[in-house]
Amino acid sequence: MLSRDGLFINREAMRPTYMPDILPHREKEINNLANILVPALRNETPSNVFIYGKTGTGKTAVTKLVGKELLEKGKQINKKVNFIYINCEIVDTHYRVLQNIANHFINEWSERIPFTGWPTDEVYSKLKKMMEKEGGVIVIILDEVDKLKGDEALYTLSRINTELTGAKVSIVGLSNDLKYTEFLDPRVKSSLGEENMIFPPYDAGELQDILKQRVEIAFKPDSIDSDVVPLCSALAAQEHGDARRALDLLRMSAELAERSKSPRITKKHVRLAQNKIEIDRILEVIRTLPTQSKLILLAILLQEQHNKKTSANVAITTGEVYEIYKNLSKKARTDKISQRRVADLISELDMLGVITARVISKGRYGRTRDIKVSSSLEEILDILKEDEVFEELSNYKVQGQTRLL
DNA sequence: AATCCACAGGAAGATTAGGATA
DNA sequence: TATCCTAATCTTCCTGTGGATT
Repeated sequence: MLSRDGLFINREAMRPTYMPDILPHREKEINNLANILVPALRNETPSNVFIYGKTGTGKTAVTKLVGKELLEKGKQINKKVNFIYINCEIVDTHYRVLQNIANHFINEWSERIPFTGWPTDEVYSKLKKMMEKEGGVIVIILDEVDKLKGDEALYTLSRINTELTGAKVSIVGLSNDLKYTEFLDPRVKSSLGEENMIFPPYDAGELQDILKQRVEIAFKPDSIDSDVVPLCSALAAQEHGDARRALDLLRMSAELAERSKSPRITKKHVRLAQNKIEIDRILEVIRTLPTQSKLILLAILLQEQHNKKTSANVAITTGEVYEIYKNLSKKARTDKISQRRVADLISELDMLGVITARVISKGRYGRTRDIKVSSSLEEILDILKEDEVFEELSNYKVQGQTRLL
């Protein structure tokens, strides 16, 4: 496998973490943001900025790019600029945000702030001291701010300027939730919302340009059919114009092509990749399902398997599922849920795309849901078996079948 | 046209998890 | 650590209903 030459020159270029120097179709946004932040190079405090945009619209990439250039320029003209990037999905509490910022200024004279133990205001005053010592302008990027728990962190940061003399802080918040600020403390809202930017989703054409750029870096010349890039972009554009999706799709296609020893990436591989991504998504969803939902899903699977064996092509109904579910939960010794609730969970599974559940009427014989499993039984069963609750059930399968027979 | 099945799905109240607060 | 609070989950009880059968 190692010696076989593949299609890639630079696999990294297809990964979402890869940061190209040029971001197609984001020139306007880059300029805007640069304009807002450029006072930092004149030792003035830039306005705080809030940036909205769906996932994969380039928020993070644009901010990081502008930040990088800001740093470089600052070095050139000898102005002190700090640029701190924090992902609030990982660093999600008041304390940890302050701690993270403070640890950015670590050097020989300062002690590191432990990840737990100190009172929050202690960290805060330490942080202030560090900032005073550092001086200059400090730009703090808070990616995924909406994941932040509570708004004390934002409040603290927004008023930190009033307590600093030697340094200046400016905050850039990134969020994919347009309504996020509505729920914020009004004081925070007004101080952070000085400037607002909205990143629109990419359309198919723009996605194409992005993909083309990466294709040139990532793949050997002539290893990709000309209609592959348009197809990937079109598919991704249908789904919210997410550039990350488009890249994932293309990368997966390439990997599938490589695995099948094909010399070129073709439309066929894109279709396969799309399929695989969808299945992976569903399996991931199933893996993180709550136990009750898993039990219900298992009940559906067992019934479907049974139906297949007896080649009876009848619809699975809510009532049947509930009967099997009751038995399963008795075996697994989990507490059981009312039929009403099970009905809700079934429609939830439907919304997640794991099963399809259509409401049908069987006339005299009532109204129910027609339940089908959307992808392969075995793969789902394998995932379900990972749950420890199902160990109890490993032999139930047989009994369940016989009961049904 | 009337009937009636087997459940859908709404409303309201009870219970619970887990995070905030004292 | 105990207690309080809130949002999510779940139950109970309910009314509504598409269409095969009568």
